[in-house]
Amino acid sequence: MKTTGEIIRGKRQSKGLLLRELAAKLKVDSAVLSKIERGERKAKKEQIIQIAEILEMNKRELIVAWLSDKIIHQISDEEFGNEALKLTVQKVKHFKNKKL
Amino acid sequence: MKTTGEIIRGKRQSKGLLLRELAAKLKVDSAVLSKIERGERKAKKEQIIQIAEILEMNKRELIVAWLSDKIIHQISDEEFGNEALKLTVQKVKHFKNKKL
DNA sequence: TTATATTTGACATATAATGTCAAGCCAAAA
DNA sequence: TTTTGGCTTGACATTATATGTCAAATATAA
Repeated sequence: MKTTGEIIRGKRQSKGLLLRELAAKLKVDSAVLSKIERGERKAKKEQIIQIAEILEMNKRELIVAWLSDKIIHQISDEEFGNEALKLTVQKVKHFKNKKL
Repeated sequence: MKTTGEIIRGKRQSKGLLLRELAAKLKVDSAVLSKIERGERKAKKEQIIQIAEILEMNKRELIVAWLSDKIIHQISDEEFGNEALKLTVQKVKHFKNKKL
């Protein structure tokens, strides 16, 4: 089970792209992409979409991984993070059809 | 299944406290608390803890509800929010013992 | 050593969250 | 009907967090 950054780095390398080359396509400094790939920072959604396009990956999969990372980041240093996650799942089921 | 704001408002009223009285104890303007109770804004964690203490509620329960609201806010307007939530649950199970 | 790729940390800028204020709304008492 | 009390609303200010840039440090291979 890989982090979003690991997925990106793996795919970038398998495509033979340098970090700075991908960074240039995203119009950000290499430092930013370096940090994203190593999980030190989160990418913006637009960047995730661009990365998926550039690296020809499944867009949905990458977005899901990225969103999940964001959720984890939000609960990871919370004492009751697990409970909150469970409650959230229940709420989502309960309000399946309505907007939250 | 109530939102955090609804829980707070219900408890505050059952305690016979005015909105502005609770707001004063929290050291914020009534406008802020009004918005928190109606779900227009999120409270800060410290405020949630204070509210639980002032209203003599179960702290864990309120924090869990509040955290869950934050998660929902993060995924609610995301096309793949549900999938991300599911993936997150899996990840949490998988990395049960490690820090994320 | 030199060259190339990446990483690191300090700092700058942009975006989002939180707070304040004044005015408006509404229901009930006067 | 006017007034009062409690809450709400929206514009704006402040603060915190996220994102970006740069230059220097590191690492590795030629």
